[in-house]
Amino acid sequence: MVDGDSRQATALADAPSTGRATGTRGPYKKSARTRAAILAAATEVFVEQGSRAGSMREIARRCGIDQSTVLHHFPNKPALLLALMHDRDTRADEIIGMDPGEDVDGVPAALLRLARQNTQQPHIIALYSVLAAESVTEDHPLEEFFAERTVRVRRAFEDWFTGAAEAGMVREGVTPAFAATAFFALWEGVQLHWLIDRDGVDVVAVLEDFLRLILRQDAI
Amino acid sequence: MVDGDSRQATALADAPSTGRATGTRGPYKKSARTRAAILAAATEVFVEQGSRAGSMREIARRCGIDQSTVLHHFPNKPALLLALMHDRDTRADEIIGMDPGEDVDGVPAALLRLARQNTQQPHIIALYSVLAAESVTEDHPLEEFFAERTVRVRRAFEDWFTGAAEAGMVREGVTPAFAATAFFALWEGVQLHWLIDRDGVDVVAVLEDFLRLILRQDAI
DNA sequence: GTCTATAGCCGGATAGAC
DNA sequence: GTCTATCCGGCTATAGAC
Repeated sequence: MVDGDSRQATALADAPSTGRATGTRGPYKKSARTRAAILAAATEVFVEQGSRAGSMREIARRCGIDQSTVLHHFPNKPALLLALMHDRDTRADEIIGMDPGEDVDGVPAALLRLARQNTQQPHIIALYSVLAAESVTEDHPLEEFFAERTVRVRRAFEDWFTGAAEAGMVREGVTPAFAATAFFALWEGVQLHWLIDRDGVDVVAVLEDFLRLILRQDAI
Repeated sequence: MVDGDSRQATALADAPSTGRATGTRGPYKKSARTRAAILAAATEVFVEQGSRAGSMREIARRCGIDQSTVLHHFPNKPALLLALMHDRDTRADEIIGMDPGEDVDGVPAALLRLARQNTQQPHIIALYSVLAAESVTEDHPLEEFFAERTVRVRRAFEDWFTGAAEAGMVREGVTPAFAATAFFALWEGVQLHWLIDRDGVDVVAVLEDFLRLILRQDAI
């Protein structure tokens, strides 16, 4: 695929800085490049087809390598899926990074910015939506991952809303527990509906309206 | 499987009332029974494994029949999936049935009742959650079905909220469009989170709190 | 209406050459 | 590190006997 090739080329660009002829690090760098290419192609494939229908063979095809080479870098399919999610999670945590103590006022704006960015990269939304729903089916390799992630993110939201409530930012009668659970579920629910009907839903507008509803007027 | 067998027995139980030896209706009744058994088993299988991993063979196994017999009743896999969804949709529409004109006050209570019933039959929630998310992947047989269903249900909610607003039941500043989009998305989102973490989320409580937030005090 | 048999394809994983 | 070759299994769908 076109996209896969370009990504692979990008990963290749920042690789061989030391041009030693018999450098012992050479193989490691090539390995890292191939690994990155596989992860990029895997994102594509699993977004388009889900993790059950998406195959190691198809991922290999898009990297221009053989299926057995993919299995050389990741011992099996579940391992590849987990590596992919942890890879994405690292970046997501950087963006979300909600410290309840500092910069409290900026959090709602930051969340809306993140939601806005997401709608410009639908594959990220699709990846999580498809795999999260899949993960509730039997013996799914990502069952534990999404169970842990769901409670962790919800707790992070609740921590922030608790701090916001103490700062007088939350409307009277709205509990931090409700605000966190509802905001998180609304976010993922509206993203799924947006994937199904892109013209009928405005993700950012809905989240913004909801925040206006549960926060005091001047808090957003 | 144990469950599948019991269902088949149930479907068989209420069948042969007229014991004619050469009745021309006999085959039809048997066909209807088998068809019902297939639909029941298909619900199980697709809930547990999703529509891509769930196979016609596994459905046949749970009915105690051969895979080719399933294909005798449903010409192919997409046809079975569609028949299954329309079967379920008929019942859902009966329960939801929101006529904006009559019995306006009872609608919120009815919706919460439906949500409460759903949590007692998790497989119905799982079926829609898994298949809806799957439907955004490429060439999915239910892509059209969920696209149509999503806009139809959202519109039904919006119609009701419009009537409720005219009746003075909706809090000031809350538009019917936002209320409908958010309530629908919140419902499906919180159901998914409940599937992932059953102890951490109370579906009915969240929906009830949300309705209290967007409706006037005495409207619920 | 249901079965057996089979075609034809695609999947994950392994062995071993280079 | 990457490939070819291969094993073994699962899947949908069809053909044809009963």
